[in-house]
Amino acid sequence: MKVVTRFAPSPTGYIHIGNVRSAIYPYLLAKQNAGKMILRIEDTDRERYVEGATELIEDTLEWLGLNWDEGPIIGGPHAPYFQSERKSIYHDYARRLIESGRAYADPTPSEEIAKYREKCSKEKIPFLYRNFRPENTPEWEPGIPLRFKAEPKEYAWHDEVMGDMHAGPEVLDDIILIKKDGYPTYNFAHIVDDAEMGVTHVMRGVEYLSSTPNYLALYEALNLERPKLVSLPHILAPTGNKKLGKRDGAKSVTEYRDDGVLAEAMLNYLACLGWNDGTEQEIYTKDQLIKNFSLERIQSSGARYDETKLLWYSGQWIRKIFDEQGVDVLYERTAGFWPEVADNFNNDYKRRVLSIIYDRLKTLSDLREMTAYFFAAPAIDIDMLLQNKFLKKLSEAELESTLKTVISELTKLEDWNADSLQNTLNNLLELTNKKPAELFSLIRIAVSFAPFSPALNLTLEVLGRDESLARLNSVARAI
RNA sequence: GGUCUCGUAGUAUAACGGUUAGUACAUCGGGUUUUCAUCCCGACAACGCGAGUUCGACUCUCGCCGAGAUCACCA
Repeated sequence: MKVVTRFAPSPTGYIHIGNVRSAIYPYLLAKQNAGKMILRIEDTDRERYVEGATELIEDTLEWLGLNWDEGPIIGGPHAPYFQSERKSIYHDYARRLIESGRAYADPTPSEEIAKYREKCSKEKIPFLYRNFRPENTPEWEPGIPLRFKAEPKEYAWHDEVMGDMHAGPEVLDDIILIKKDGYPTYNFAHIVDDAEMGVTHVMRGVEYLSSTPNYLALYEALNLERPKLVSLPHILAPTGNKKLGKRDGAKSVTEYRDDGVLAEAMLNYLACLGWNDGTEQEIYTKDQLIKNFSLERIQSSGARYDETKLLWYSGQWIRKIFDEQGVDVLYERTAGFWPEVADNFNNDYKRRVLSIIYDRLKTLSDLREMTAYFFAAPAIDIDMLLQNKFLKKLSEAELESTLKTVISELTKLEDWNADSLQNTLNNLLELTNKKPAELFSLIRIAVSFAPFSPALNLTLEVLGRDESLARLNSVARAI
């Protein structure tokens, strides 16, 4: 089966969590069937147009690895891919409709239309413009909007997600095709473009479900083949029951990139929000998603956005990359996420820090907070030592003498590596007659003054002999 | 108001006529010689309500309730 899908955003801002799915699913479906995904920019509303939004959209898709096969930048056989540059195509189709008597120029001033609408709402009857259709209509010319001439009838269709649908004639109306500024409306433009570009699957949010009968009427009037229709349920905001939008503070997708969430995790989470393949698998690579994706298994109800789960995916992916591809690959991804003090250290050292801290990361930017003490001696905070839940029952003198024993034993250590450090640490347990929680907390805090850190022997190994002893000594003096 | 859609634990979901209603996140406990995490083990927790069909219904039908979408010269 030939599959051509499209992602057709309007350049009015960034792509956020609530609307990326309508790019992800078309991509997965296209790739699964060796088809194409087209990126089309729907910029017919000049008032809402935002400078730079197109770049933002492209940037987001590129980050997620949703590479389009036709569209801006790369072009394609159906160029241009900006609706604002395809005006003449819409006008050609419009003329076809006028010739067949299915469209008319409507000179009615908008104040007049507002009156009709008000009248209906007062009488509590549905407002349908076709009931107010002007009797004599002028020739269509620039400056006059063009309306579709609806023929009230029933429509039945199949939605790949929602199932069999039908609607009565009461939803069919004389929708605007071309606005008075000469640009087409979405309602008209997307139909023309989808047909021109050979789109086989129209995937979009459920909000278009109610207008579908009007689209079906247009396909019919234009004698175009109906594409398969796929309504994607909304992603709901964390609270309330509304769809997630910018007003709810929906973050842009790329903001998560800047926060150190891996693209793989983002794609994985979003694809699985409202879709599953029926198995209990949670972690999917892009290729696995492509392989297992199916329209029938897209959920028909809305799905709530849960950032905590996204972050869980992020942590899982960091570990997955480390385990399967090694530190080097993970390390390359960490550029820009280290604390500033790390700038003076070489890659090898940072790689070693990464390899002992990676399983604690939820996002790459956690590196900033979690690794600072590997690059600069932390400020000594005696209270942190004294208040520690394991250490507070020990006297200061006790802490000091314990620390001195630790220092003298570690100084004797010849091979400063993880194994020998662990041996020494074990011996110290007996020598000092302290519980592991006491002894290890003391050393750990003295060396890091951080709320948590990797295993003690590993931390000391990476820190190195000189640095470790220097830190322990200065703490011993400070007590 | 008209039309349409949706309704399994807090969240995302599985099961689709017969199961102790499964899994994951979150939460709470426990284990892996310190911490935080990872990993492992365990606990808590759900079929919106009411009829009907059936030997039997989360699964089918109807009604109700609840939630949402749409009714723009926005997409």
